[in-house]
Amino acid sequence: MENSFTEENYLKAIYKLSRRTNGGVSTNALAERMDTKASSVTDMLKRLSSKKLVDYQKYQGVTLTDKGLKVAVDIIRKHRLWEVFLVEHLGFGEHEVHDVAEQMEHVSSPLLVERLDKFLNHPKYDPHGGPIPDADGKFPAPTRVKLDELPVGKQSKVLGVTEHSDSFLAYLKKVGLDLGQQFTLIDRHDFDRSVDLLLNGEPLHVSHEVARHIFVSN
Amino acid sequence: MENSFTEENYLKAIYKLSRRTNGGVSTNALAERMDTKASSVTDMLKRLSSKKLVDYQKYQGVTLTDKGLKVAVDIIRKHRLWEVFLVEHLGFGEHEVHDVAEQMEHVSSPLLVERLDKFLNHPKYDPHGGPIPDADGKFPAPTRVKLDELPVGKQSKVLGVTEHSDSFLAYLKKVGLDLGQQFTLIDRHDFDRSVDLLLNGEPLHVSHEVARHIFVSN
DNA sequence: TACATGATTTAGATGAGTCTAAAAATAAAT
DNA sequence: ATTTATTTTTAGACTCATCTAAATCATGTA
Repeated sequence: MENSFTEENYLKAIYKLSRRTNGGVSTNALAERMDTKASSVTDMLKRLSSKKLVDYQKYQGVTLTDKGLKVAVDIIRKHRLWEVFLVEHLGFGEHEVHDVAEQMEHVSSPLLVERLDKFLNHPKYDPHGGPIPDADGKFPAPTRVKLDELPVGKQSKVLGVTEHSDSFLAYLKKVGLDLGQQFTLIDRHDFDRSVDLLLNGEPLHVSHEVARHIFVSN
Repeated sequence: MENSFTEENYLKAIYKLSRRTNGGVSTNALAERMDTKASSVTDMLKRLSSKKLVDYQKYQGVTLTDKGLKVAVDIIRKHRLWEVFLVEHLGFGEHEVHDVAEQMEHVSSPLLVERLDKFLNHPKYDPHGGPIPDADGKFPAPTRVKLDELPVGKQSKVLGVTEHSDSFLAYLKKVGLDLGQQFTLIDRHDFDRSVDLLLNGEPLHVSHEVARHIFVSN
């Protein structure tokens, strides 16, 4: 009945990759994400499949079952709640928390999670802006999202940033990505995850490095 | 360089058993404590020995090396700090925290531990009265200890209890173990860990179940 | 001192998670 | 529609942590 840390990490990775892919996740994509070999992934997918956590047909990629989705979302909930705790109560910097939360997310105690959530005042977003699902696995109404996660074709507007260096802000100003600026996401290039926007009728190319630091509406 | 959870738990168990034994820990004692088989213990001791975490000669029991001691004490530090957090900030009851802390103690991040310690105001005792070692592995000056952990021969006095039921307090009153009462620990019986005290010149036999709920000076 | 008893260790297996190397299936290109 | 390239899976092996069963050591007692 228990899932190992490794299994949980695979489920989380499948969840995150399928967000973007919108469909099945390939063995190779998973291998890269998990920093392991494709053959190891195949082995694990068989195991997860036998535990009914994923739907897996060989050569056809993998998707989460309802059961697997529940586990993945719960891990994400725990990860993000711990990040809030680390930043708001222990004085960690935004960028120091990920690795620690990566460990804490596997602590298994429903009571702990609910009490932590209450202690933190039921936060809706983590320090990076990631939405925190509630105890039932429901995400907050998707009002904001990172530009690098916005679906292609969406019309949207700039809500904020997660990088506050002068050079970054100056760059945004220069290309016209000011707060409140409306735009449409025309295309995303898989090889470097850069995006093409249409902004005041003008095309604009934005690198992934920039896109991932911009919150936009959804 | 990394120790698995299992290795950490063995080190902790060796540490705790050697507190009482005052010397080497036997394979069987360890097997019982770890709820596993003696053969598994032997395997693990070989591994820990090859990592220089324990001194182990076959058939001769095991002791921690300085390196192993450091690891064990650090685990205990983390365990107890998390217990303080759970009780004082998340509203856990004294008796609900152990299993959760058992998991949290393995989260590995020196920065986290130091910030947690600071957040909690450098507590010296956990909710059960267990002393919390500092970052250098030093325990607070041993002013209090559970009666079941007091060395044989010690003169001491009652400082408090961790069990507050009426029946327990009534029992203490009846046998004369009031707050501040002085006594000497005459003997400890290994088979049931009960102890014999000398109190106002009168002998008193106290069961382990009672002794483990009484704080005494040291 | 030799024997019986209990504690401990070895030998051999198993399951989880991983790897490399090789085979098989799919997708792309001519 | 073949061939080529890419992706994915199998086969076999390794480590960690565990087990059972059998062998070995240590010790107390006769």
